[in-house]
Amino acid sequence: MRKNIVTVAKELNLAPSTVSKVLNNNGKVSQKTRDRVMAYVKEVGYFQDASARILKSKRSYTLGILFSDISLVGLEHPFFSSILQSFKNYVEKEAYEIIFVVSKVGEREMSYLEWCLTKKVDGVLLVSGNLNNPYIKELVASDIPCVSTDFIMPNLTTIISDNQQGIDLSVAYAKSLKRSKIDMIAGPSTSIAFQLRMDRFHEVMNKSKNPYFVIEAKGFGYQSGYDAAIRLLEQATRTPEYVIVGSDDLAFGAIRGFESKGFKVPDDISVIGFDDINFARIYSPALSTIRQDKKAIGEMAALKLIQMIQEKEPKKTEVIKIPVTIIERASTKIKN
Amino acid sequence: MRKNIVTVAKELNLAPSTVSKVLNNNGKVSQKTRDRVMAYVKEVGYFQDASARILKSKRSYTLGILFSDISLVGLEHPFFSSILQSFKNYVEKEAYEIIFVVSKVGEREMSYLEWCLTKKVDGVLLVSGNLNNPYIKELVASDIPCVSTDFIMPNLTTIISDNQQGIDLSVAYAKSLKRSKIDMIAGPSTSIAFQLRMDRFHEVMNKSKNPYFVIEAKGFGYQSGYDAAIRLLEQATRTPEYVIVGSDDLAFGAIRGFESKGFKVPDDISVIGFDDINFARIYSPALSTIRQDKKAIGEMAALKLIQMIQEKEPKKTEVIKIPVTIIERASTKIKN
DNA sequence: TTGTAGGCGTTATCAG
DNA sequence: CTGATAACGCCTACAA
Repeated sequence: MRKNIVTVAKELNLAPSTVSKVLNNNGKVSQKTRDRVMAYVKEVGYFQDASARILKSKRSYTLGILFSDISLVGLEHPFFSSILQSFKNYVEKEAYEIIFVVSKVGEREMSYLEWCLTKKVDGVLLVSGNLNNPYIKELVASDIPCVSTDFIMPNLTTIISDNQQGIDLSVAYAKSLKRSKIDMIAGPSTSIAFQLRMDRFHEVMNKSKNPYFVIEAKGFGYQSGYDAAIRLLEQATRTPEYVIVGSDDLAFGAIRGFESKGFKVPDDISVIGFDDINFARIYSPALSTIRQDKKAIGEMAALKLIQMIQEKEPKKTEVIKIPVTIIERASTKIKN
Repeated sequence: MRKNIVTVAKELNLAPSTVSKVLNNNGKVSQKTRDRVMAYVKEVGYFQDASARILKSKRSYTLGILFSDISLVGLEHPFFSSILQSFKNYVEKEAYEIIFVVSKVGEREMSYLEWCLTKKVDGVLLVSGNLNNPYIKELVASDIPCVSTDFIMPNLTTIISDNQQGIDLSVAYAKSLKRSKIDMIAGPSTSIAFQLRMDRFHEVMNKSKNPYFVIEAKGFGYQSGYDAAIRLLEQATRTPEYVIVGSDDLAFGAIRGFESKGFKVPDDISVIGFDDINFARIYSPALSTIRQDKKAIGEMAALKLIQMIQEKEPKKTEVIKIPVTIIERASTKIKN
């Protein structure tokens, strides 16, 4: 039979409350008693029961992770899994645990908010999702602290790469290479990050008089990039010299798409991606790209979320931009 | 103020226990009462408190996921994250949730077992880990149902690809290509899967009189594969025609290693990997490989674990092998 | 500084 | 089939 706090207290000739205070490091307890309790607890291997503590204290020290079902990417996407990994590392240092938020318990559907209340999660990280999902809106509107690494909404704190800076870097780099026929293959604008990148590209390009073209890929993967490259070649009234692609995944396909039409990358067309996933440096040609600092994003999200929980800060609309860096590899370099 | 079961019962002129029975679908309750309760609960938006339920019922309907810290790969490895994703999908259909097992709560270290008892997790999936970790041994030896997708231990149910079959397929394929100088670049034998693949290779190759060579890579990534390829060329007394590599990650590097010494893949040397991660088909040359059925592994692990929990089956040593398939791509094909 | 007592929301047992 | 009641293990006032 597992010992509980009452038994332990009895065996030490103390009151349960005293033991509780020692265990939770609050209230006034003499050092001597404290030591005695700690030693005994270790000796007999007593440990607290999480559910009883949660029930009584009304908080769980658990953070929910939410991947909304609608976007089909989840754990398997290296970008999100990296963010999650660094988030996890950070919060565990702060004695929080993480659990996945679900919207179905067996047969029974429930809203995200309902689930979070059921579990008393202290806060939620919205990793990826569809901002039109009413359950997400409801959750963000609730009292539960939320942080997102994917989308921007009123009353939500968002940690996101500085996408504008990324596009600026890409364009500036084109100029340094003396390539002025610059086009873009954008990712589907259902994702806010893709949208931001495309918007900035328009903004920057409109400042010069050069014509430019933008093609929106129809999906997220290799094939979508491949197809978009071919569409770009068809639609642009002159051959591009430098193509900015909304993500590395798309860029891999785009390169092959250009090649399939007889263009050499980078000799004829330089291609630069966005993300710097692991494979970018292994690809042939190695892919130049804008590196997102996934570790920083995950850590900042953790820090912010914990802060909101502990300081009981009211929710506010906030967008924290994490700087990106340009990584120059073979896919843009012009041989002299 | 949130409603609890007592309030709800009172408002319906029922006893809390009756409401509880309805909610949990057990015990005898008339259909009429059941309907009345369900309707009312939906109407007023009542939902259970998980912690109270766990406290009382002594189980949490939560499954722990354990990545042992020692192997540094975690969520970020596409192989493990795929397994986890399919495991998650499956268990959620069965109304289980998943949570990550940790060994540190803030400052306080605790054993995995202790943590699991604290949280009352119903079972644990050991995704990857070091089988020498004493905490893992302790957990596997405990009463908590465990399933692993990575290592084999006494009293543990393991779901793992049929690594032997994979090697057999690779070797047979070499023969069909009329390539008989077959070598292997094995992954570090700290991982059981790599060990199994290497052992089988020795076994198969020893049956023929042909000399063969095996090099063990020093790590898991591209660079380790690259280095191993070069070491292989140095140590083998004849140039290989067909090289089986322990993982796709290593194979990517190995191909470039061979190329760096002037060999063409596949014309001079065919290379075949193991895993079929997403990137394999995008690589140049597209990588032939042995596909592990990650979805099947995750689902089988889920099925087995839930079965052990629900049937209260005693633990036993069991290894369930999931068939693999060979995927032929450009890295092995010989032009005629 | 320590002890007492009540209650958190649920479920299980047993009686009606 | 339904109801009363006693736990589950812990925390938090407040009293001593």
